[in-house]
Amino acid sequence: MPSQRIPMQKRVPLSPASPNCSTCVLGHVCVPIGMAAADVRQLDTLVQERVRLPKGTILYTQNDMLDAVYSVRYGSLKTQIEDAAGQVQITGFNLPGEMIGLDGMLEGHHVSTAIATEDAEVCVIRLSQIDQVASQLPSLQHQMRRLMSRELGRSYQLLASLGSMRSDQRLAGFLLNLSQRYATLGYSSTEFVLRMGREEIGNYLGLTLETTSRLFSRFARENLISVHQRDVRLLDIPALKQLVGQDTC
Amino acid sequence: MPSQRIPMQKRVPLSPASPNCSTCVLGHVCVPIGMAAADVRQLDTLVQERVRLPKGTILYTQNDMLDAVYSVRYGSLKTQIEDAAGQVQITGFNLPGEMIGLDGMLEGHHVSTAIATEDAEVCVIRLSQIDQVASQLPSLQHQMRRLMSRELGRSYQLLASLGSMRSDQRLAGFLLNLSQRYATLGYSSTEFVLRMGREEIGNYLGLTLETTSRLFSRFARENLISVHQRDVRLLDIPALKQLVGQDTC
DNA sequence: CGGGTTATTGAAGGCTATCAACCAAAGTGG
DNA sequence: CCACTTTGGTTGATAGCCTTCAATAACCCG
Repeated sequence: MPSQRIPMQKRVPLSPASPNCSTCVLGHVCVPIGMAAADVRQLDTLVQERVRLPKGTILYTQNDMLDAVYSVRYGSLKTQIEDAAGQVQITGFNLPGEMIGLDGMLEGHHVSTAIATEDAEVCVIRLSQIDQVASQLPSLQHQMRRLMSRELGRSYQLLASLGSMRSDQRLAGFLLNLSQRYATLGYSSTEFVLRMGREEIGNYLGLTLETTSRLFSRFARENLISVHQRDVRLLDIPALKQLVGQDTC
Repeated sequence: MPSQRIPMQKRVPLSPASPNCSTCVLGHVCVPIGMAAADVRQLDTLVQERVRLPKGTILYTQNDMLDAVYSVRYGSLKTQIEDAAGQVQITGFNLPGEMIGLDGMLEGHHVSTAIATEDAEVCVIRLSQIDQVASQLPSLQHQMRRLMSRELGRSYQLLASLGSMRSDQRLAGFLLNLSQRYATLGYSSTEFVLRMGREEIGNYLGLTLETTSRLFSRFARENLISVHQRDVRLLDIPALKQLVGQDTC
């Protein structure tokens, strides 16, 4: 499959009269994270547009000229890059409250592609609007740097995973990471449905879909998890953590 | 080797009366890249301190509370992260003109460690100074975002390499990448000395030092390169590019 | 020159990919 | 309502890449 099917880019702007940052339920995990309440109120003009994305829709593609970043409001997306040979590498899965498109800050083009893995909606944060709000709220510039810095750290973690871990350690780390993110969102940290298929997980972790499937089966056989299709329950988190942590030497 | 030898952190601040950004020979590749000449002059107060790092010295470590970023003035450094098990993953090698420490923008702590791989000197760019200069030069905020965005893209590229390429493709890509960066600096793009050892290259590419060494030998046998220890000459760049580009299926 | 670090090369084994078959669930159309 | 198709997941057998263990060689710096 050299270049997969290209879903139509269907962007549906919403009316601006919707909940804003200071009243958003995701306030504690999204852009305002860690900011003073008084400052958060000034963020209310930051998002002037939202986009609803049916499953499979592209938010932006490599080389797109969009000068904005996005935060997930509901649903989930994946970001991936595609090299000249058509080889795809998924670089991240994004849950509500998480930022997307930070690699597009080159004010010109993105280096990755973002696709909805299920029906989703994102807040559009225009770069020009960031500057405008920041002129009255200087700490917003710090905040943006923090968010980018966090994303950079996240990608370094993934690098470490791909570079020096065995397949089972990578999957265990992936599951634990999801668990923690769901907990942050207020969902169960031990029981959740995967938003992505085996092939996507495998690609993300640098494995094939067969290896991924086998690992799910093995983890279940060893009573670390129970799994039916995309429904996952973590049964022995300490054991999973030990698996990730133990030295590969 | 659970936790490698820890070199003493020896930082030697220099007198501030040194060449500044507008007169620096690295102006075309460093912070000012792409900025208008008039704006670059305003950057001259950005760097108020430089640090000289003897080979093996640590610039900053994971969890360091330094609130600054750095640009390489001469020499080279590597950045790496270390997980709980002591497993090290090198996330990048940095040549003159390149930025380091962008992951420390969390204004608190870095998530990586930076070590000089040879005698080096870096410019210290304090976050507070960025804001101060930016108050009169708003485009500096854009510039910082651009630089972070670029680093993010770089790490995505590396992810794709680790996730979906064979060992020989990774090394070929690494050599081509170095070639291009040396060219940018005005050095030969076909003949250079590696600033790092086989083990470090292997770690960076998710391989062992033996595999790395074997690949160097194989590339030389196939007349793609010639290599003596750390002296490398690229003999057949088109073939190397084809190797990287060709589909793994 | 000599000790220690770094690089090279060989042989064996393990982990993961590849190829392939099978199964289950969800549409699709007669 | 039921064959048929499609999509996604599971499982098995085999091959091959890369690691691991091990020995040797080259280099560097005192």
